[in-house]
Amino acid sequence: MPPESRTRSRILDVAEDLFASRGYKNVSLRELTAAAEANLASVRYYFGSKDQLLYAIYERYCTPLNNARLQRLAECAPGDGRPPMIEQIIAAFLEPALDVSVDAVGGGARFTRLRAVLIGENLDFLEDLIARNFDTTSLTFVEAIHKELPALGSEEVLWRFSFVLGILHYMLIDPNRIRRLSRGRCDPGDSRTMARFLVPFIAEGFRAPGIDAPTAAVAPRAKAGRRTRRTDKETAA
Amino acid sequence: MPPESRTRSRILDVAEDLFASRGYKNVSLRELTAAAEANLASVRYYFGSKDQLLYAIYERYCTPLNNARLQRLAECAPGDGRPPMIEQIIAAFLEPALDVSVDAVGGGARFTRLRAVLIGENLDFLEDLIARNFDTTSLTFVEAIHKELPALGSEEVLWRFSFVLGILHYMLIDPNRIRRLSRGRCDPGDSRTMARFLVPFIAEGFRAPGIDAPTAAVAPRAKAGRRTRRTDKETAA
DNA sequence: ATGTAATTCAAACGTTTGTATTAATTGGCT
DNA sequence: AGCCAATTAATACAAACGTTTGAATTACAT
Repeated sequence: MPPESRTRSRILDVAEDLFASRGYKNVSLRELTAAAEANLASVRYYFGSKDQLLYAIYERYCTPLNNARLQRLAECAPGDGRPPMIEQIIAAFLEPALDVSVDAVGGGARFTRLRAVLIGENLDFLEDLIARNFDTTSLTFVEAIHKELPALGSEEVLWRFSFVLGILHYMLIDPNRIRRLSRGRCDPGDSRTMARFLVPFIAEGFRAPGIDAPTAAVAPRAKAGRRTRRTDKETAA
Repeated sequence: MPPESRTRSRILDVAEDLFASRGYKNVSLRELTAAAEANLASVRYYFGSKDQLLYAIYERYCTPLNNARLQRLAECAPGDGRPPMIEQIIAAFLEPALDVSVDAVGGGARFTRLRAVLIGENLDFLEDLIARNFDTTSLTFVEAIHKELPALGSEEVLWRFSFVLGILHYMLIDPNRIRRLSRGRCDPGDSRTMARFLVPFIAEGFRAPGIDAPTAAVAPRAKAGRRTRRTDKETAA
């Protein structure tokens, strides 16, 4: 398996692009190699099989993304001029993914969309890969969030974090959907624009009282004066 | 094209099940008809083609779902014993979808998951169908939410509503993912359980101040302030 | 019972798929 | 030049795909 080659990386780029836009099984190796101006057999030569090609694509950007997220998380700190910690943590998780997918600059522009598409395909040989490379760093963020919102049950934090994954997933599958849904009124713009809409919504959602509302619902957050009243209403519903 | 038949509805059920769990292109008609204990040619006989079979599946539950949503929306009203309007509206949108997908009771248990999977497949002949049957009722909900949160820009409401679509989409693709991600600590349970976690998070997210914060946003929002927190909601309700 | 329509069935069609094999070509070394 | 390894190209292959066909079977009128 030769490690470096011009056509190898061309195949990698094209495959990433095609798989991301139309899924894995829906893209044939003939179409793929034709688009990459490579021979049909070159996939086998460089990667061994179509499956292993997908493996190579996946791992090309998965670890860099996770590293970027963890570095951003490490830079989070409370301070006077800065946003609240929750906002910082959420941004640390979202923006690396948005940067690489919404902004069409880097070579990995379509990778995060690829992962989003693959999730829906239920490819048996990918379940482990996604779980391993993804959920470990996710749990790090879950813990960071929970430390900021100790009044929340850990179960509730996990639920809400999975909601965040859902939002991100949906945005990455098709960043332009918001434009169609809004009949052109909303523009996804660049990753900064998207994050500016995402972060306040998510951060405020995290600050909602938990359904198992521990009695300390008054303490951790100032300005939450009427929160207890709303809580009884909700548990009643 | 015969309208009614025992095998026809069996094909419809099995196809809905298989497409939902593994996507459209990944399921062959041979496997499908075998599982439905029908002949290979029966798909052509009853539906014309594989594509038209998917059409039939899609429309079998799309309009009932939208009708249930709109009816629930019509039942929303402010009142002393009831949750705030935003919570009611969010629940009116989410629960019909969760009912039919998470609870494995009705025949359409897997339909909403099917739609979620199909979105990632970029099937050219489905783009219009999804847009037509789905976005119209969505916009009705957007307007209802905006009426409750008039301080928010309409652009911001649309953004946040698309976040809701993302969360729902993600939950429906694989309701059990939360169990794996949480290493077994979270249980999706039934649709009511899920909605109890979803609604507070989303409702509170909607109440976050907009980034274009029209009222009382004197200073630039370096701290992502929540000055106007929920005053808007109280004046509206 | 008989005839007609509705339905099911087995078999095959032509394509396209991923994979495999073998030959042609290229790019450095000595 | 000549040679060897790396790479690309061309072709073949079996399997699986959606589709089509026409006969066999069933259901149901009269």
